Amino acid sequence: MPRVSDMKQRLTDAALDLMWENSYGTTSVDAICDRAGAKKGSFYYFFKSKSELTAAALEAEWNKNKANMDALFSPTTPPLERFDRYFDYVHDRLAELKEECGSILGCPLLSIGSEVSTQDQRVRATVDRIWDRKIKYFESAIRDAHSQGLIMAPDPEAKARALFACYHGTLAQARVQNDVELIRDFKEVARDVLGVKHANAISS
Amino acid sequence: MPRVSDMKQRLTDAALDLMWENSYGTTSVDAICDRAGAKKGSFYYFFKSKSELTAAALEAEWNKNKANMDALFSPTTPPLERFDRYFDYVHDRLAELKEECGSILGCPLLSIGSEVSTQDQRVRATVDRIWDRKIKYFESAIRDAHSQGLIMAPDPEAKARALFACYHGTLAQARVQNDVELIRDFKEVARDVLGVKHANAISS
DNA sequence: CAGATAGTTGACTGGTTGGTCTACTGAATG
DNA sequence: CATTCAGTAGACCAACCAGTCAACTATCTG
Repeated sequence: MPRVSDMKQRLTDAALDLMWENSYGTTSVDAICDRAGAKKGSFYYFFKSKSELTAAALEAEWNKNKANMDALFSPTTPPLERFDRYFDYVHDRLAELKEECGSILGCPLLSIGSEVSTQDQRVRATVDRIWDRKIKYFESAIRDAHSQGLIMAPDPEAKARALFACYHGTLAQARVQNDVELIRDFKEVARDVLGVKHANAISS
Repeated sequence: MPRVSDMKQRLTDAALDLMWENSYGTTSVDAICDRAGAKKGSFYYFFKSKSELTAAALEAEWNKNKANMDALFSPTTPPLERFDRYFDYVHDRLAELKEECGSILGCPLLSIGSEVSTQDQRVRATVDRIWDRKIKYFESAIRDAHSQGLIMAPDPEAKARALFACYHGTLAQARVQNDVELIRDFKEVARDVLGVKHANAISS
């Protein structure tokens, strides 16, 4: 079996970079090829359409991040601290990317998903599937927090989805306003959404 | 002064419809013209670019909605009820649109803004400006609720921005997942974010 | 009715798009 | 050393893109 190539990965990397920074629509196959150092023929050898490449790129991104997510949401970390670490991590990453490209880029799954959702079922379904996996991290952290009496969450799955949605809204808004501040403040918002009980409670 | 025309408005209407349902990138000037019953020449008579048209379309949409927003957030309505009414209204509207086009469309400002933000400063700034106006409704409702002792919100502006972001995340996710359910559940999430105190409190 | 103004028409351009196709190349196997 | 086959090359295509332009038309004012 002759020749091995890392071109497939170079293409998915290039595609994700470009679509994240710009958008699905403005990222042309030509531009992806240029950045990956590929020619058209190679592109359509590996992928049968731009849509399929995009789905593959999102899956590849997930696979790259999974180990990291596993670490951040390790059951050995106290449940509420997992969220803090995760939010810090994303904040720092986006701030770092801003240094490189001048913009807060938000979440690629949301940006691409929202752009494409009414027109491309394959990509839409891919985003949906990856979100489900991500939400599981939230869900089990919430369940753990609940069982430790840190929060009141009789329906961890619903709580996880709600928090996930709130977080994504914050990322999306940060992208549009090109401002990290909202993201930095989110940890406190998350506490409200989770309904974290105060040790030194003045409340209600 | 000869001839009057409603074409400018027909064009902004058509543009917003198409971009909301699909995306900025996939909405061509030709398609906008078709839907508005205009020819290319008319388009570029009123607008000097697709970008300018888009900004105008977003502003026009705001103007159409403003009276409605004023009513929903009337100071004569109890502050927390204003949110409930607003969320109900948006939910119903999106559900109604889903009947027509099969999809939950989310918020056009967010979808278009997110798609275009790194590449089109004019549209980005327009979204930003309109958001600021909308957040003011949230802000004064929060301030009123605070002064009535219904919630604890020492920084109403920050609270308003946070709630606004959470809400938009929910709308965006509803679009990608094509599912109204998240939106329906948001009223309760909003209560958490706002930190609504329970009359019959078990809490803390 | 004359002229000015506000709006309309649609052919045209030059560049870009996603995608196809045929010819080629280079490394491993027998 | 020849065959095989994963991968590469890049010319090519029709459709489409945003935007231009010069000619045209309808309506109001004097």
